[in-house]
Amino acid sequence: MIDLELLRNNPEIIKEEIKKRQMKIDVDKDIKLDDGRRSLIFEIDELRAKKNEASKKIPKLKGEEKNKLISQMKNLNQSLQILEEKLNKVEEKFYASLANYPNISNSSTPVGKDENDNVVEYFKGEKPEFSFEPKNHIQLGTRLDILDEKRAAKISGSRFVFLKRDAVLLEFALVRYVLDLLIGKGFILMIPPTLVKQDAMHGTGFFPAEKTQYYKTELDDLYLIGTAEVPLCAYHGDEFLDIEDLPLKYAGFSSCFRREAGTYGKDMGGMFRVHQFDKVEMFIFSNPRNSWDDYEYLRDTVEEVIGSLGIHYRIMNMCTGDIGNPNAKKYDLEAWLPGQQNYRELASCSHDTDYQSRRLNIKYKDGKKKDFVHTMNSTACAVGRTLIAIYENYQTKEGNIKIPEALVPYMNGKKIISAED
RNA sequence: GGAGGGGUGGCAGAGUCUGGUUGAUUGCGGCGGUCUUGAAAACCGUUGAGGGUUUUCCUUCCGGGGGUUCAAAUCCCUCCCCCUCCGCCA
Repeated sequence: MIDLELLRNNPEIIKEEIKKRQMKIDVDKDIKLDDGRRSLIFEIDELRAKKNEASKKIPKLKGEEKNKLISQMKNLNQSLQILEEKLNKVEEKFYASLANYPNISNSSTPVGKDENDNVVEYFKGEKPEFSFEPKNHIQLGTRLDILDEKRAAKISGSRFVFLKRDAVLLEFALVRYVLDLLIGKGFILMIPPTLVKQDAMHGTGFFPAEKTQYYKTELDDLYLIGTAEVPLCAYHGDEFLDIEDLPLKYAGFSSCFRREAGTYGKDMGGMFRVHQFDKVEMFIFSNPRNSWDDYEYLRDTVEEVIGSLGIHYRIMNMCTGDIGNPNAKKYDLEAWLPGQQNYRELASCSHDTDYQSRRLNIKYKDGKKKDFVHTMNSTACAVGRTLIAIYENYQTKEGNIKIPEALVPYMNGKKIISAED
């Protein structure tokens, strides 16, 4: 949700933003809707004031006078009803249109059309060198019998996998490692519901969306989350947060479900792009005054997670044409995958300013001042993709997989996954 | 799934039967003040959120939605949520 004051006073800023994002929205039409809406509210309020006044008089009156006023009020109610119906229609239109408005991007977000205009900020770590042709994670996982996509396809269709044997232990090791790291930084741990109501999807900016974009349960109007961002953000919906508690940092572990509509043929096979995966997601409620510092801290944190696993990556500053509606800014962390000889998205770190907090009504009080908090989120560890990065970066000539040093204690001292086990 | 009870301002808790200066008594908490070297206690005052207008007022909100009525926290319908008991169950 955008600020209505901005729409009224600086519509050119919004129009400019829409252009930057390659979107098409008729802003002037919505300004007219808002004007109409406000004059209706004014008329309605006046009638209601009359009505309230009469309601105080009526019990004191008697006989003819009383009946006269009552019948006057009956008439007034008819005009009131007509106006209210009008207002309802206008508001419905107005807010439905407003729901499609993007956030205002930060000045540091590069303006661009699509993913080709994203900007490489910097590289971290070293590409591993192999004296042999590195395998991809599917070859490695299948050989070691820790990944089974064929049977997953039999049971559930394409884009599902079974994690098996040491892959399961490695997932839990990874998750526990990451949780420990985040506990140390004061994050509050969560396991949120993975089924949520429409309001939560809408409030976080995932709705409105095409029906093909998400999973929905048949009987209960509940939606499967694509990320823990949704329940973590909606967690404080309709609340005032104590300014002393900001920044309020959560880390949520959940399964994530994505239909991946429109990606047919892309990244087929393996577990890079699957309908279901597990993820530790960080979510921060922030004081707007410090939120851009908190955001860099958030980026530092995901870099620490991936960096400490010894994976080479680069940080991308995503352009206006490639960030989501709620995002004012977004970094992607792209890890080097030797099996693909390419950098691929492992994590995503977004600053949504007050876009979500407006929709979900999450505020803080600073003395007498009331304002919306800022929200931001970042992947801490998308387990499937991180496993891919580990498999491919830590493979040996024989096709075994070494365990990253940081995870060894979490694997009961095990240092390598090999076929001989 | 069956039976019953309940959702009121930051919290607790009246008001609902018997509709009308009740946006709502009271207590706690919060804020301001008096007192005090300071604090506590005591006392006094103040204290919900949204919208429109704009500094003055108006309006909406007692779980959500709908209805009855000149008038609804209060009556009716419906949905949601919570609690207790029974059944079932990881």
